[in-house]
Amino acid sequence: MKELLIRKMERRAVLTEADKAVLAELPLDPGFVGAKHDIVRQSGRPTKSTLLVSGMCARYHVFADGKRQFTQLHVPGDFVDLHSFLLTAMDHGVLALSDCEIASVPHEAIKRVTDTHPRLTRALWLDTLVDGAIHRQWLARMGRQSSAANLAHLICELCARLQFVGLGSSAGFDVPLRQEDVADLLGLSPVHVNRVLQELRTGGMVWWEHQHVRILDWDRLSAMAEFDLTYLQLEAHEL
Amino acid sequence: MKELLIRKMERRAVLTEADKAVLAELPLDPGFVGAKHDIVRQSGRPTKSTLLVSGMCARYHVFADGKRQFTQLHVPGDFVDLHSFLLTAMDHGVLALSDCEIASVPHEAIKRVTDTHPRLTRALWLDTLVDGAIHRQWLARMGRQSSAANLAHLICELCARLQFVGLGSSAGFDVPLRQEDVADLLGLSPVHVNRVLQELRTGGMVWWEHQHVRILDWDRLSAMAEFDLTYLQLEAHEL
DNA sequence: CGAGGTCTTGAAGACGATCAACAAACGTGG
DNA sequence: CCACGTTTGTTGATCGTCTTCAAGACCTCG
Repeated sequence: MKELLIRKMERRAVLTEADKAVLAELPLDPGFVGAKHDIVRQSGRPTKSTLLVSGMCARYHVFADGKRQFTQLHVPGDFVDLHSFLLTAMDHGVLALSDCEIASVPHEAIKRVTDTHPRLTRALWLDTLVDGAIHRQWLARMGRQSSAANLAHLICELCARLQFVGLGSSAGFDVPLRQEDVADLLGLSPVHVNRVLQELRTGGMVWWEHQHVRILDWDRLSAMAEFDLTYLQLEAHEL
Repeated sequence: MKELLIRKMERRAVLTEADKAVLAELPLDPGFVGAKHDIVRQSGRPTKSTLLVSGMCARYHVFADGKRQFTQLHVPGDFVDLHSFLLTAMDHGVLALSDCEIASVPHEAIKRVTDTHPRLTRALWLDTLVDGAIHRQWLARMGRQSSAANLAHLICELCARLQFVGLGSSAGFDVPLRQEDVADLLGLSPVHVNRVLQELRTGGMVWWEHQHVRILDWDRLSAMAEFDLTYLQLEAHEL
């Protein structure tokens, strides 16, 4: 669990041994949330932030008419609500898409780190900035790209992010998403997701079945998605 | 210019006199960018961040087929690319929508602040987190709400954010956006924006003409937008 | 006065939503 | 081990929203 956190932070930021020691001493309170249960309630005021250890979860908004939209998908190693450390009012919920192991870190502990370790602070900050970059990518796409291109892009992004944390390979990956969940991610209807998925299948690009995605033709898939992974910031930088 | 920065930061975070003194000593290199020119080039690697002093600008993505989508709108007082301080590769450009006065802050200066002033660091971090919250709001809306509701929401958000920095009132505000720009903000065609705007007009909610938005019925407008301004984080917090 | 930019209007068509029915997969308890 | 209900995926038909294309009105500025 501690190793997961350190490994994840280290992949984006160059850390000293001292930094890593501080991370290792962060109080991590382990927990478990069953599939389809809330990890964070919409409109709560959390006093701790949550690290996703295993499983997958998503941030969501619900509107007055009951419509739901996911605004972000989280894979193991992600700090799913690090922003609640400074953004005191939660403006969205976080839902466990599969059974999830989590680890909670009290906000005071994070505050203590930020008071004393500037480089680590920047590394944590960077983590939330990458979230923002992903948001922008999705915003641009939802506004201007076809549903097929967006579905292809979702698959490419998931593939890249899962590989980044050592899950799955370029040949494929496991993912606990139903077509209805994909619909809420892309802002489509479940029926339409089903049809677009068939397009990608018959096009020989992707085979998504049961909870597994098999990538048949990465080149054509990433081309139709206009996928460019710089926005994911997958290299370690000197902060 | 310095006052603008301090006033802006202070409205979200409780700062000490020492903090404010540090802000006042930040090197601000003044500049000017004419309407329709880039403030930041897509895919550059900036070594400084830009504070918008007057005017309005927008972050944008351009796709291979030439389609453009704005992912964020900036009003005076906003740090338009503070994230470039840690996110070394720019994944989008920033376009001046009107003539803009700006002030550049070298990344080294920001780094020095983050090395020595934890509270200020958190205040800056918070600023980028609010950007993220706005992104999520838009993402959710673009996925699940009607174009009319989204246009209404854009107007509500602009009204709130402009008032926050002392521009405009609840009766209306000035804004240098053509209908084509609104289209790129909402992911619609200019023609459709025109028609939805007429709906809001004939519905007696908003009168948007030339570069001025007159709000005729805030209650109905914000109701149809489901506008809830908590995500804008307009109160000062102890960080 | 003419030219370019912006707004407005109409008509046709594409994309995706909705509704409804059915099929397949899964887990549970009898 | 089968019967059953529930959940998820699949298909077809219809409908609405928004896009595209094209033309014309209006405005501002040289």
